[in-house]
Order: sequence, then structure tokens, then C-alpha cells
Amino acid sequence: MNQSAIQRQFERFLKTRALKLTHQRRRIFERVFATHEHFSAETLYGWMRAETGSAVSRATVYRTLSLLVEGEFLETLDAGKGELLYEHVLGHRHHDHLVCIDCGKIEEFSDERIETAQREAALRKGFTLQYHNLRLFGNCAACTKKRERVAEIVRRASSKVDG
Amino acid sequence: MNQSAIQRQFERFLKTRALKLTHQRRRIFERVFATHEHFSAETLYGWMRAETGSAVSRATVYRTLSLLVEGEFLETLDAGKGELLYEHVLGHRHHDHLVCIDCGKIEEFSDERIETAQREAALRKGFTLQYHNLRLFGNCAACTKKRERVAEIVRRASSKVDG
DNA sequence: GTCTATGCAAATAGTTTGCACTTTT
DNA sequence: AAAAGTGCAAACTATTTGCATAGAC
Repeated sequence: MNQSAIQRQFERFLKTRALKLTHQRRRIFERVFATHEHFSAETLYGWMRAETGSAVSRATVYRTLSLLVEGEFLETLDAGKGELLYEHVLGHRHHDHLVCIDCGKIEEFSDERIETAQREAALRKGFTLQYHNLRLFGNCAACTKKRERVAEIVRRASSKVDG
Repeated sequence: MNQSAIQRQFERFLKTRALKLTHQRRRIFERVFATHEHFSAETLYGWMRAETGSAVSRATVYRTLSLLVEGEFLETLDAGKGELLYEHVLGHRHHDHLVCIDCGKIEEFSDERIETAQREAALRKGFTLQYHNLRLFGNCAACTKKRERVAEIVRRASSKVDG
């Protein structure tokens, strides 16, 4: 699915709910699908202010983001930074996230075994599964190395004190 | 591990960090381990006010909860209700959660296949896994039935209109 | 013209923090 | 006595909302 196809889908979505296609909504929509990064509401608001086009207020950014999530054009990700992150779904299969607790780097992964086991767990408990949220927290490769270097320095310093 | 054993563990934890065992901390600690439910900071604060004992302020409740999480006496769970829930770890194996989006009911489950697949995913991406967070959202058995009854009523009503 | 959207600033909600005073060690 | 803890109220942060005005249909 390409950019203009999804744009039409957005217009259809608005129409079915008797919502209006405003300049602000179009601008936000386009900007959101122009990035492949995860971004926060505040980040998006920053982009809107920095780039030219019809002005968009913070309130409208928040309201439009909620709308896009409802319409399943965006998904949210809470990386534990106190603010929600968003990512568009264009061309993205379902996936879960790995979050680096040192630098905030986010990697995506998916595993069919996990999906299956989740469905079974829900079934066992009598739940009708609607959606799920899996986040793995740890240190990315670079930050793991950094941590190892620090640990090495600490080890040498304390052996000096001991010895 | 029984109540008094974990209490001693708490005292040891405080000692190693040169923290003091105050009445407030002891009261909060005991109350938290007296429940097997998930609870929020505000709920705990409510319990503290309702029950007799040395007064505990809201700030101290929050500060002590953070301390207990750091010490790994408690774990947090974000059930998407805008407030964090806590649960103690006494006698609980690691588990993940199923959350009912209608009534808020929480069930626990665990599956070794999920744990394994997570470790593998982290490894593939070069991450050192520290912890993870898996929540399945859906409708519990009771709420699923309720939804089905509502759907049935809607179906009948619309067939009347059509016919 | 009607109904929805926007911008602004104020409100919200859960949580955190600065500071003067109290308690534990 | 020294160091840490507490309570209070104010601060904080991300997000939401009320309301008057502007814009899409």
C-alpha cells in the first residue's frame, strides 16, 4: 500500500464518521507517514512548528493522534519514558519491541511462537483476546559494551584498593 | 518464604543502604504483604487512612512504594488505567497479565515458551535482556458473555427495522 | 447555514519535590 | 549529634477539556 492509497483510506475513514478533512489533519497525516521513526506527540508538534504549512496547535496534534490511533493508522508504544510514542502501520506487520534502557533505542521483532502461546493463554483463562503489548527492556549491543567497559574500570580500581 | 522472613529481608535491605526503619515504612510494608490483590498508590493510601496506626502521608506512600520496587519486594503493572498497580512478589513466580478492558479484572499466566522466545529475540538483536513486560488485553469470560448478549439485542432490533 | 474543528489557556491526574521539622541510629 | 525520613503544599508533566471563533461541508 502506497502513500496515496492510505491517504484515500484516511479520507474514507473521516467520511464514515462525518469528520472533516481540515488542513491540520492533512498536514499531520502526511507528516506522520513521512517518518519511519517512533515519535512522541511533543516531537510531532515540534516538527509542525519547524516546518512550513498551516499552523497546528498542540491540542490539535493530540486530538489528531488519538483519531489516527482509533482509525488504526497509528499504534502507540509506551517505552517507559513518561510519554507515549507513536508509529504508523503502513507496511509494518505486527511486531513487538525491544527497548534499550540506557539510550532509548528501539528494535522491533516478532515471533509466531509468542503469538500462539498468547492465544492459548487467553483461551485457558476464558478471555477474548483483543490486543496485546509486549516490551523487552535491556541494553542494546552498544550500551552493553559500554557497561562492560565501566565494570572493568571498577574492577581494576577496587583491586588496587584491596591489594 | 513466610511473612517474618521477608520482613527480615526488608530490614537487611534497609541496612545495606543505610536507610531507617520508620513506623511508616514498617506499616506500609506489612499492609502491602497482607494483600494478594493488585493495588494502586492511592488505594494503599486509602487503606492507611482507614486503618489505625501511625499516620502516613501520601508522599511517604509514594516514596516507600518506589523503595519497595527498587528492592524487588514489589513489582509494577500498568493496566492502562492511568495509574500504576503494584503487587508483591512473596510466593509469586514470574508471570504475565491478562487484563479485561471492560471490568478491569486481572488474571495471571505464564508460559515457558514465551520466556524462551523472548530470550532468543533479545539475543538475535544483540540486547542484554533485563526484564520484560507482557500484557494481554481483552474481555474476561463474564464480560465476553455480556458483550454477546448486547450484540444479540442489537441484531434483533435491526432485523425489526429492516423487516 | 449547520455542524464540526481549532486554538488558547486553564484544568486534570498521578506522581514528585523543596523545605522545615521530626525521628531513627 | 548526625543522617535520614516525614508531611505539607506546591510543582511537574503529559495530556485533556471548555469555550469562543473559524472553517469544512
